[in-house]
Amino acid sequence: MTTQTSTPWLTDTEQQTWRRWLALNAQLPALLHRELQRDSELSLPDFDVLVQLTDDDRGRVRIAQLAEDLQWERSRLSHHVTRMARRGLVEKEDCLDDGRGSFVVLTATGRSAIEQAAPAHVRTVRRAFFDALSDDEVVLLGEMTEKVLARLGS
Amino acid sequence: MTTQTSTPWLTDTEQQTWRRWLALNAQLPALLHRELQRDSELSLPDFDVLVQLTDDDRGRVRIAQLAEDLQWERSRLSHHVTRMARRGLVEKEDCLDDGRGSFVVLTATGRSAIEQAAPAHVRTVRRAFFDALSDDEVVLLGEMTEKVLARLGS
DNA sequence: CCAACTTGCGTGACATGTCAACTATTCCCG
DNA sequence: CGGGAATAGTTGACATGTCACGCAAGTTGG
Repeated sequence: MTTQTSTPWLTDTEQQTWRRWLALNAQLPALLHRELQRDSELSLPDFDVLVQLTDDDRGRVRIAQLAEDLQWERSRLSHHVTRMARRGLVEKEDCLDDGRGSFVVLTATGRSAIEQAAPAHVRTVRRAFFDALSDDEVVLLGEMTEKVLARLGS
Repeated sequence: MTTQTSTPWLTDTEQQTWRRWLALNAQLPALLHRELQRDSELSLPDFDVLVQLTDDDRGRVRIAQLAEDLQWERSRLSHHVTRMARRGLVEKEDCLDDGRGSFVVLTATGRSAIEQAAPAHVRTVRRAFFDALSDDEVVLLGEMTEKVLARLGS
């Protein structure tokens, strides 16, 4: 445990950055979730699903594609879509090209729900996150996250 | 939806940074969790609890304090500690000063588990995160996260 | 063709997290 | 003191996420 070669521990600076990163990663989503729930019937995962659906012109995305976009496990998405369908936010629709496949489709209710919720949500993101950073910092942060993400891909 | 005043949407740069931030926040913990599980019997939450306990000299922390440190809900911690106790990683101990309170105490098994798991975990953090960033960037990132965290506090 | 394999998705059992209510102490203040 | 409010922690019902498996439809090589 005392050999440095076998356990390359973090420097003080790294440790501090790492702890803050973790803290932020816990607190920021928690805040977004609370505020969403407070003024809409949506959870943060609900919101994420709906965002992906509204990204498509017809509000209609294949399950596998959606899972890929969200980086969710298939079964998680399957369960979640089932629950959202029960609440009328989305519907499932068979895929004609591929008998196995199916689409998740945004309903009018779902579209209305996200259109109602989005403005306040964006305001929260701005207030809690971007307002704390300068324009330069936002750019830098974008570059850093990109580099780390690229590394994760391999 | 077309009025800019009512919905202050994000700029392209902000949106890109935000999406990457979200992606990273999903993928990085997922990776850490997978690798932890692969070569230790610990989950990421288990690990986080054990880290807090090893931070204390006697490996002995009050439940409320632990919840505060981890930024967890009390009941979550209570459930989790119960499960960890069942696996022999920790024990509960009554607090003499305050009849209501109790301590979570690290067992020999728990200490051994985290000592075994930590080196590989740190290596993963370094490889996946810090190796992608320069020293300057690490410092900058620390400053940014600090500013955002400070904002969340209010 | 057709048997083996792959792919897209669902399901059920279980692990984990949340919320509201509860018990048992301790605190505070008349 | 004594009684109400606050605090520490637990509990149970429920929501959510994971894992292993199943099944049906598609694909591929002989």
